[in-house]
Amino acid sequence: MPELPEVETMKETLKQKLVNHKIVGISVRYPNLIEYPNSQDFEKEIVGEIIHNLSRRGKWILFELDHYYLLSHLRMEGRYLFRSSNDPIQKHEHISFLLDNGEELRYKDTRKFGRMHLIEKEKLYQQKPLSELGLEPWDVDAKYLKTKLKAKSIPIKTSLLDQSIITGIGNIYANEILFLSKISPIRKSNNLTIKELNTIIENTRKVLEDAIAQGGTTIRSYESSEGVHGRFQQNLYVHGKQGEFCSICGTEIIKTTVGGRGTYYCPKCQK
DNA sequence: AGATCTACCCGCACGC
DNA sequence: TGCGTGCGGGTAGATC
Repeated sequence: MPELPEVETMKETLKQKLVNHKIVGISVRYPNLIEYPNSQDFEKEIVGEIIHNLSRRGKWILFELDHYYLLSHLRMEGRYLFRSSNDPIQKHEHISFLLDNGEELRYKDTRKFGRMHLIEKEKLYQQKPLSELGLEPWDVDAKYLKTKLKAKSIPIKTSLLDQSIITGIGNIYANEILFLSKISPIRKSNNLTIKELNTIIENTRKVLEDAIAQGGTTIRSYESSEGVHGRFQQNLYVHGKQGEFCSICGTEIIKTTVGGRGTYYCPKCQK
């Protein structure tokens, strides 16, 4: 389940192997993964493009090509693998990018939730999806958050997951950030003080930076593009721990639903 | 009109 | 063994 740290790790790994290589062929076996443009145009336009660089915005990986950016969102289970082009296509390998060195970059996604866009370079931030994104966690300050949240009566956890405010926080880390901040996930967004918002910002950076330093933390089947497994959920305090006891006060961790998402918290520590 | 909620896309894991 | 259900990021469309 890639969140920002896993995406960052994956991007860095891919960068080593892809920069300065040309895409000489492509096969899209599940067209619904291509969100924009239609998959025929996508295939036609991407062949012949050279990969100049890779970067990340929120949970999107950006492949900088000659005329376009290829944007890839892994959603729940997306990942990239390198195979020799004569290796048989295995289950859930939905897209193949044939490279000029004979290797094949394959996009694998068991649940087919991932999405790709091919965006003209000059329209990168004028067009969805990047036009909708808020700030990276490292660019956010309390004043910005206060402004964004002042008209929002929805739970703070829902706001943390809103990619148009801060981009890159997923459900696992939202639970962890609020635990470390000692703030209840169901507090109204517009009722938080500047001090509390600062605490949230600090903990957001801490949680994400720690996870990046570990090469990604995840619940299930993360592996980097070279097949290296991330360290598994070793630093989680509350996510997935209903029925276990708070490491600070010993109270039982509660699971509930907030904004349709599984939410875990300590009812005593988090006010 | 703007804020918020709901359904949808998917396949797997899990519990009965 | 089989069936039903929950999960979850982002967004389109419905509803408040």
